[in-house]
Amino acid sequence: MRHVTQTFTDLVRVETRLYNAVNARLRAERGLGLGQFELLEVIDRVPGCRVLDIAGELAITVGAVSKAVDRLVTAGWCRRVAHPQDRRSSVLRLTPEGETQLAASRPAVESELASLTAAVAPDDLARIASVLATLRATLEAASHGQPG
Amino acid sequence: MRHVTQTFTDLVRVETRLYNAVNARLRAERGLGLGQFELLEVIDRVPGCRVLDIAGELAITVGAVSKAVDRLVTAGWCRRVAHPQDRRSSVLRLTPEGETQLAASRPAVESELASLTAAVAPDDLARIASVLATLRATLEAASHGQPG
DNA sequence: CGAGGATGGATTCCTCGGAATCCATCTGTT
DNA sequence: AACAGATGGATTCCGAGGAATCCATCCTCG
Repeated sequence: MRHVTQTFTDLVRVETRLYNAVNARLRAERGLGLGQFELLEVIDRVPGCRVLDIAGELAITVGAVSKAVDRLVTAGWCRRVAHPQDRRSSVLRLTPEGETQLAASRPAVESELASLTAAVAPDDLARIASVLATLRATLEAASHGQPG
Repeated sequence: MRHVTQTFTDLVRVETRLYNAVNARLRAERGLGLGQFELLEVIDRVPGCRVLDIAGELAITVGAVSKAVDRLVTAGWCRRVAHPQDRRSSVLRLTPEGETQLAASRPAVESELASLTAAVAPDDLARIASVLATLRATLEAASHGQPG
């Protein structure tokens, strides 16, 4: 296996295991999945957030987001509000319950990740944080890896 | 968002986009998914590889592996051979077609990844490679993030 | 203003992975 | 040897995402 592929494999394994562990903790403690948590984060952060915005941000399809939002609405954490200018579109807004859930879930995510990465030296962590942020920005700017 | 969570989010986004892009390339050029490619790699590398070994390595469930192997067998890339000592178990072996497919797919994966990460400085890449390998080993040693 | 194309989103169908269950086989203990 | 528990794996059911399609609305250009 050539070297970029090997690094990629390590990246995928690390991501899978971190994702599984955080997902399990979140589901047990807070009753939501990590995927739902990520949607809540985006909706909370992006003003006037639409389905399409989430799809672009998470690099998943519009259809998948549409159904995931359905589940958030069913759970009572999110509402679809009529878009003021565009009648095709809906603006997504957290309900008070959604905001509470998000606020309560954040520390669980952070503490689980901190515990799983405790063995990594802080400055190593800082280095990969910086490189990953740059790479992420590069990929997003070029719209690479968008499904569909 | 606290800092470990932010880094994790970047990690997930990068992984998603790289995975999507490589998967699309592989599917178009070679007719298999990246998930299947990863299974072929493990079967090729691990002598006497069983379903359970793959599940542990990839941190997915035994059931998922079992079904994925079914698809590899259907595609003609892999066979289940009777385990010499344990009659509950099967040993997985690549067919000649499977070996050919694997050999032909490796350069496609490597070149796609190299192209997507071209903007990253080589020594930055080397640094995150080293940290990811260590973190991966730590998580695997502790069996963290195993589903089920 | 009207027609054609573009856009936002929902829906349908299909594939895939997880959880639970089930069955065959193996192992250890008595 | 016999039984209990552990183990390997397949199967079933369910939840979730991707691709394609469809519909409503918006925008642009003649």
